[in-house]
Amino acid sequence: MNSVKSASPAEHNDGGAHVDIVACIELFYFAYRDFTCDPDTILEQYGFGRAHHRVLHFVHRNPGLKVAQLLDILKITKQSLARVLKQLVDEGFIFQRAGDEDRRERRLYVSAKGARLTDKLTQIQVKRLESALSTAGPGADRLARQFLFAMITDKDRPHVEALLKRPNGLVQHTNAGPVE
Amino acid sequence: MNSVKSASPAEHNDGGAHVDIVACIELFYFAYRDFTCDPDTILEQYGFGRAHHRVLHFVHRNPGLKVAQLLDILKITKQSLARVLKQLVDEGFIFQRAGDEDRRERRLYVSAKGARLTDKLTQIQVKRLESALSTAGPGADRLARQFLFAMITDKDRPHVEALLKRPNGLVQHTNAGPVE
DNA sequence: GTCAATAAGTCAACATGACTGACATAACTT
DNA sequence: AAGTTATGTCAGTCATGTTGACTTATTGAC
Repeated sequence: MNSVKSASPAEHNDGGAHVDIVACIELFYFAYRDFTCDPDTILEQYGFGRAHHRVLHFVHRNPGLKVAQLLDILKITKQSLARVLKQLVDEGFIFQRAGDEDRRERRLYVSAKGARLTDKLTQIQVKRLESALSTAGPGADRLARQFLFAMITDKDRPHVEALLKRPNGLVQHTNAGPVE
Repeated sequence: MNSVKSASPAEHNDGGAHVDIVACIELFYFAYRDFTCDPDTILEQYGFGRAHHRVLHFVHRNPGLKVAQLLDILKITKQSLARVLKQLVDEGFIFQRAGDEDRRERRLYVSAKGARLTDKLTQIQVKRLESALSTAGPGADRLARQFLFAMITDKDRPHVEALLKRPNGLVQHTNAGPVE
């Protein structure tokens, strides 16, 4: 891997772009596909899909998350969220509790059952990432984070940065109770 | 960015995984989402979606591609491909020509119109990638390729490597005619 | 030359996860 | 009391993936 040179110096049906960058486009596609396929296999056994995974993940990492905040993170509509969230609540993976300052809010928490599933999903993705990062060599983890962060649209970066910085800390009025 | 440390040394609802790796999981999700959103906007104007983009891209990069090969690259079913491919052919973005050694084959080529659209889509993604890679610092491009390549499932890597190595070269019996 | 295998296309039916727009309910704010 | 906000819900649509079965044209082997 790594050099992917070509006989003719510049372009191959790439509209003038450098071949290596075009390789990145394809690699990104294949990498993301394989990145998501491990969890998909597990979720299938629960009758869940990728959408459930995302909800479980962000609620797990940000206990007491408000529905509105989750919508903002996932950038989907209320209706899209409602379906998967209802399933997760009905089947006891996530529970809701009214905010104690504002009782209109439905703070979201994973149950012990939800935590177990999410951890399982996280671990399998961590495994792939760790293996990839160690293959890529020393310093790859720091550089990968920088690269991926820089791929995010400028105006969303502060938002994402805040989200990463405070697992547990996104919530303002921490009424984070015990997980079940 | 870049360090994303936490007060307590090890875990935050991550099932024991290191926080930085969990950050990578989220970054990968956000990065891929933004990576695909630029083309999506353009494709919308043509009444196309992401599926059309993939077909256009791989046909453009591998003129004379056989339908079976495309199915193998995309890992989707004949039926899923049929819908988008038919649209692309009907609207003159892609044309088919019977293989001259085996006339059962329908070799795929982008038309000039298809090439223009694909180049536009590629350029916008190249732009984002170049900017991200330069932000991430020197050597980022090589490391990003290595990292992304290592994220791909082992058994698929040779396949992907071959695909990257030969834009134009995937086809065995090169009867690659002029693009319209 | 006949026949099985292959490449591709097609039909019908279905699932998931996104979307829109409108409306309902409860609780907070003024 | 009235308006705003947070959430939930109803009804319908769309894109993209799935399965299984069947057709057609062509190739290659016997």
